[in-house]
Amino acid sequence: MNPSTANFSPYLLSSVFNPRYHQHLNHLNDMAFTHTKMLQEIIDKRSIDSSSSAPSSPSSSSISPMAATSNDSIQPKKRTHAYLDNNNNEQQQQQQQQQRRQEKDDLIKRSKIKQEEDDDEEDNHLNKRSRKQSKPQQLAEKNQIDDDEQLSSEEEMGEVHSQDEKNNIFPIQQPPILPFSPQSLPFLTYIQDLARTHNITSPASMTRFLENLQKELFSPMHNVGIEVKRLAPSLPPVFSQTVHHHHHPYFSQILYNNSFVNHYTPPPPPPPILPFGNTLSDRSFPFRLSTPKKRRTKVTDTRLSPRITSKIISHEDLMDDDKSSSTHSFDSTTSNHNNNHHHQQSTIEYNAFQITLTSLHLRKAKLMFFYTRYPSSSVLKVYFPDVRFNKLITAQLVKWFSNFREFFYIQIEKYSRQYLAEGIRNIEDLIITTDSDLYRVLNLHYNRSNQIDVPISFRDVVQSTLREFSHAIQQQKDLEPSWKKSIYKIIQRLDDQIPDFFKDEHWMHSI
DNA sequence: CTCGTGCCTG
DNA sequence: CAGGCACGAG
Repeated sequence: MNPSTANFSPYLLSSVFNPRYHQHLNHLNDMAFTHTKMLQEIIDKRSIDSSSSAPSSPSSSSISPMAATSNDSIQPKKRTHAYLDNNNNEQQQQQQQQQRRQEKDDLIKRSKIKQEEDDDEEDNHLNKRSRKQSKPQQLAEKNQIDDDEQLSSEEEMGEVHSQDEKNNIFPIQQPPILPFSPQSLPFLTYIQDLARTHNITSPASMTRFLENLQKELFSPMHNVGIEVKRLAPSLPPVFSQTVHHHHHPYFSQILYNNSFVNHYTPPPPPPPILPFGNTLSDRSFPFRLSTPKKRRTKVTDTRLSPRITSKIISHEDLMDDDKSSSTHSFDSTTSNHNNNHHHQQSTIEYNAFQITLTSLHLRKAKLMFFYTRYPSSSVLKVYFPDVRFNKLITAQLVKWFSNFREFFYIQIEKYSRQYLAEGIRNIEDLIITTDSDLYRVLNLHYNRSNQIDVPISFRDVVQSTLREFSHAIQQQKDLEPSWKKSIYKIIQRLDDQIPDFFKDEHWMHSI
C-alpha cells in the first residue's frame, strides 16, 4: 500500500514487521523441540540400559529397575527438555552424558533393541486404536494420543501398579502451547546452539545447515526402519506405523518454505565444536512430532488437514500416485516383513528426491500468476517439471494460486472502491498503466525483485477486473450474497498461455 | 463418505 | 501463505 515501504530493507520488513517472522521462530522452535526430545530419548534409553546392566541407580526406586527408568524417561518430557531438568536426576544425567559420548555406537544397537521391546509392548493397544481412528478430527490429536499411550505403556512395562506416578504425570502433561511461553524459549537458544555447532556464519552455510538438518530428520528414520528389520524380522506393525505416522513432508516443507535464511543474523564467530550432527542422526527411535496445535472442536470435520495427513501416511511409500489403496499400502508395508526389500527401495527412493516446494517454486508460481490466474492442476504439473507431484504438493500449489487470487481481488476491490469514492463515474475512465498504484502494488507482490517481463496482458486483466468490480459496486451488486463469483468467471477467461521458458529449470534458478 | 473449493484467520 | 472450516457435488 504505502510505496515508502518499498524502501525498507528486506530484513526489516520481514523480521520486524512481518508476522511470518514469528512463524519462522515457531517452526524453529518446533524443530528444536523435536531434536531435544530425540536426544532426551537417547539418554533415556541409555539410562535404561545402564540401569539394567549396571546397578547405577539403585535407590531411585524400590520397585524395579524398569519402573525406575521409565520414570526417568517420562520426567524430562514433562518439562519439555532436559536442560531445565536439574532435579534429582542430575547425577544420573551427568553420568549418562559421559557414557553417551563414549559408547555412542553401542548405544545405538542397544536402544534399537530396546525400541523393539517397547513396540512389542504397546503393539496391541496402539495398533487397534490407531486403525480404528479413521475419524479425521482425531488425527490432529493423534500425536497427543500416541504420547499418552507411549507413556502408559512404558509404565505398564515397568510396573503397572504405579497409579501414583500416573497422577503425578498428568498435570504436567498439559503444557501451554503458546509460541513464546517461557518453556519454549530455551529452544530458541537451542537452535542457536545448533546453528553455531554447524558453523553457520553466512546465509550460504545456513542453507547447508537446513539441508543437513532435513536429512537428519529424514534418513535416520528410514535407516532405523531398515536396520530394525534386519535385527528383528518380526518387527511389530506398530513400529513402522509410528514412523509413518510421523512422516514429514510437512516438516521438510517448513524447512524449505522458511526463508529464515534470508533473515538470519550470523552469530559471533563460533568456537569449533564437535560434529554434533552425527549424534542427531544416531538416534534410533521413531520420534514424535508433537507440535502443539489447536485442537479441533468440530466433530464433523473431514477437511483438508486430516485427509492430507492420511494421504501422507499412505503416500510416502508410493510417492507417485494415488490409485493404490491407502490402507493397503499402509498395512502391508508396515506390518509385513516379507516386504523388506520393497520397503528399503521405496525408502531410498523417497530419500532421493525432493518432495518439497521451495521458495524458488513460490517465486515462479507468482510470476506465472501474471499469465494465469486459474491454472489447472495439470497445467501446474507441466510447468513444474522438477517437482514430484503428489496430492500434497498439488494441493499446496493450488492453494498458492488461490492465495494469489485472493490478494489480487482484494487489492482490486479496494482500489475500485477508492476510485469510486474519488468520484469516478465513467467506468471507461478507469485506466491502468504500469505506473498506477494498483499495478505497482500487485507487481510488488508477485514480482518483488522486478526481474521479470510482466506481460502487457496482465495490465489488461487488472484493468478489466478493476472495471468489473467498479461496475458491480456502482450497481450495488456488492450487496448481493456472492456477487464476486460472476466477476471471477469473467476474469477466469482472461488467462493467458504461459511461456515455455517457465518449464526450463535453468531459467527458474536464475530468478 | 470423499474430494474439491472458497472464505476467513493467524 | 498455510490451517481450518463449511459447503456441495458425486
